[in-house]
Amino acid sequence: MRHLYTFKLIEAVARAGSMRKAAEDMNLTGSALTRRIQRFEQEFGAKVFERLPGGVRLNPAGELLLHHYRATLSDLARVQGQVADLAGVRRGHVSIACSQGMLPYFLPEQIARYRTEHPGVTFSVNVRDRTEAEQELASYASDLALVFEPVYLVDFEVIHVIPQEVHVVMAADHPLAKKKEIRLRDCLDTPHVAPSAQYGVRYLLDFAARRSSRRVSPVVETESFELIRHYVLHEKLIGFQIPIGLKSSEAGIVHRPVSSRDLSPGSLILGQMRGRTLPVASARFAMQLANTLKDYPAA
Amino acid sequence: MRHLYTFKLIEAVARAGSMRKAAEDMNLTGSALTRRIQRFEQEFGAKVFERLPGGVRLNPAGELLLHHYRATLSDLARVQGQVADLAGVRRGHVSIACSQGMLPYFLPEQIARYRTEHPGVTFSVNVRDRTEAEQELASYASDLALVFEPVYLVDFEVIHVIPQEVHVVMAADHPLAKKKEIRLRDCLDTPHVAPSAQYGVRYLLDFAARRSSRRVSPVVETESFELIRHYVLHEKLIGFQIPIGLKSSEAGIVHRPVSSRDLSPGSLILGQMRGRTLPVASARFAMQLANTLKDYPAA
DNA sequence: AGAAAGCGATGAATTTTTTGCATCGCTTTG
DNA sequence: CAAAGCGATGCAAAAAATTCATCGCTTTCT
Repeated sequence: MRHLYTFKLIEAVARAGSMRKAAEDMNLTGSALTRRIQRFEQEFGAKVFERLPGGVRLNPAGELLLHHYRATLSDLARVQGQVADLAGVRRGHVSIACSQGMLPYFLPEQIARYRTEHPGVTFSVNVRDRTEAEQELASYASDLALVFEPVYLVDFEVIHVIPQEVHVVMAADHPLAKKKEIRLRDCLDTPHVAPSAQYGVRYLLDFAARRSSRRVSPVVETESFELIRHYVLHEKLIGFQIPIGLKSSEAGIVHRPVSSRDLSPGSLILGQMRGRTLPVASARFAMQLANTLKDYPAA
Repeated sequence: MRHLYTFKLIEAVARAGSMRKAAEDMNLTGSALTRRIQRFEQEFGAKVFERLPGGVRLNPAGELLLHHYRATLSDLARVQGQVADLAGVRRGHVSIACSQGMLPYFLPEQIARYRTEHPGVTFSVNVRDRTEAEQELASYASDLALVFEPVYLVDFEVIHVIPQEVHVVMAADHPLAKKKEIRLRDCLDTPHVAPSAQYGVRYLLDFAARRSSRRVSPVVETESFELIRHYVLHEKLIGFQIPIGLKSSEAGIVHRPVSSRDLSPGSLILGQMRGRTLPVASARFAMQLANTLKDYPAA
């Protein structure tokens, strides 16, 4: 929308850290950009950027302003969505930040299901760890977040929660696969692959291990759950994942819960930014997710 | 702010019901206005006005858009307030919708107190009955509402509540003035002046009277509490008001509570629009009001 | 019934605003 | 100590918004 062009420029300048660079990014001259921003600052009644030797940086007023811009943009998108809805068109866009566990099975299925009903709706899916996901909401970069064990932040409003036990993932012929559930000490005694520290699964493991004066000491430590899932096929060891990221039928791989005596379930949380009115499409998708999760096997 | 000019024009057109009239109001040609709105509608992706023979009217999309504009405007004002705050200037504007009872003593005192600390802050005070006050918040026309016995609506968020008993107002030499408190039946047996039906005081009176199969039958029925307060000096009868609108020392006038056996206290409520972040000045003023009310004689 | 007035829309001309170019003064970097 | 990069600014060119003069239409007054 053209009336927000100046804000868009301001955002570009903030990102580039320099007016000339931003100008190039936005396909205009440094001169034009400088003036636009000067004019705006005059009208706004306060400087938006600190002028440093070598570039510019948002000052606190600018931060506030940028936040206003993002909120405005988001609200406008919501209005446009509702208007399209009025016209019976049903289009829109849903952006979602999620943990890796949602990628292989859960989200593809959910998105596909939503899109059969509303083919006009497009999606963007961003993988973010539990800290990043919350910032993502706060900056209006994503409408929804679906994360395991988020670090509760002020701006996070919970839409739905389900418990998820940590599961052990291994090759079907692994000795531990015979058991129904697996004790934590057995996990720690067996060679294992574990996600790195920023992930909720690892956080729960570390916490539980510390309780029994043990330590998680992975053979391979990785940021990729996909790697974990595939690695257990190549070496006789175990990995960890939550059930929503697993399928019973995946070839050669089985998973068993870690005994709840050793490890209490974590929370998989669907949330949005506190107080925000979501665009129609996102709100509906959130409702679908909440409904699906409600009946989800706690497994 | 210039980037919202088109919205301002749209609002003017919606108000005037005609592009040419709105154009005159805003000091430009009908032609220019028509074009601006056409351009905007094209960019927005939907018509904003219904074209009728003899003028235009907002369509549902337009209503939504106008609401977005008002929300944006309000948020921008908040940002500007915060920025001014950053600069140590402390200016801003507080708009408040209130019941009549706040006008004679309470609000003047509160506003004056606030302005001694922050002389840069300006106020607008609108008198609204309890139904109107809530609409006023929803359309961003006022930041705060201070009303007696509001008809709870969805968008109303309570900041603070205090109970207020209904008091009888009369000349100092009225026979009933000798009592500490006054029974409802004595009120109804005496000639009385009462506020009209839309007011909370009357609502409570009607409700209580009905309980004892009596009726409020005023000699004078009025929308003005000021008239009530002054009328009791001219004829030997009684009026009603809540204590916040009264002073013990007003010349020739006394007030006594209606017995709480007959009439339970009503609620005086300070509120804002649900979920909205108020501008700094309004938020602070609301805090001052809440603090004052907290220690207010329930009397 | 017919004329007048009011409405929104549009083409062409004009005014205003925005942008680009050239260049300044300044600071950092190699 | 020169080169490169930064934001700011005067002036000319380009783009956008506004006005003026009309059109076609509907309602209202005579």
